[in-house]
Amino acid sequence: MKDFTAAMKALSDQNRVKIIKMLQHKSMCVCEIKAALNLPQPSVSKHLKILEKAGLVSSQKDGLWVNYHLSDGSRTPYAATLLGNLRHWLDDDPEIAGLVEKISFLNRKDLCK
Amino acid sequence: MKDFTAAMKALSDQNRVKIIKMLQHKSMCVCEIKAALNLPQPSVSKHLKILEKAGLVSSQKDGLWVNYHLSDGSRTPYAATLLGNLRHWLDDDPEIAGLVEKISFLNRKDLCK
DNA sequence: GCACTATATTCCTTAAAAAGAATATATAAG
DNA sequence: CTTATATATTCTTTTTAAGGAATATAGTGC
Repeated sequence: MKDFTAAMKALSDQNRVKIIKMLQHKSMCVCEIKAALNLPQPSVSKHLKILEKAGLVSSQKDGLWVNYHLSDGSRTPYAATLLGNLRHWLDDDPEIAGLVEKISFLNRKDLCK
Repeated sequence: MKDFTAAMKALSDQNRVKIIKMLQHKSMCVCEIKAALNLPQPSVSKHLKILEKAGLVSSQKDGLWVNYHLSDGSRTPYAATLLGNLRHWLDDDPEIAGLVEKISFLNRKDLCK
């Protein structure tokens, strides 16, 4: 039950949903997400931690960067199914569509000074 | 987006999830839910309102009682899909299983004095 | 070693949700 | 019309989550 409600709570925040939708297109480091959402870096880290605990995203260190990507869903069946549903959901949401367009132009080398 | 996060938030509370799982077995009035969950009546009404706004449950007046039942999902696709998923999810959760057993013995006539 | 950068964590403040008590509405029965 | 019952609503308090600033950790390059 806790696994289920944790997944639901993780996805009840718009910024976290946006992160999931962006990660569907490419894995991103914290500073890319920060740039895309215009949020302070600590906020992004905290949102990512909540998503990670819910089994929705995973991370991989690459030197100084930490790349976040969608989880394979092996942690909980809820996360797996929700990630599946979110593949098509919200694609035509204007805010989401705008973000997806935006991140295609983002370049990590320009973001991280 | 708001529809989606509202549905998620509605299901991020354990009591509300319990209500959904009980309503899978029979439609219930407020005082039955109150008895099953051992919650004060205003809390139950408020939880039900949140579930209703999220498109997860609907209500029907029957004299003095208000019967709540699972929504048909026509309000939002998110509610419809989540209700579908929840059909099998959490069935083996001990707390849920206990509740389902409990409500089979509940009788409205004994509850509402 | 030192300086620099990306990310994480902590602490504090603010906003939002839940719990609780009291009251209001509405329907039924006498 | 009064009483009683089921549910809803309001208001207040408490808890929980989010935002923000500052700091800590951990790599990288010199």
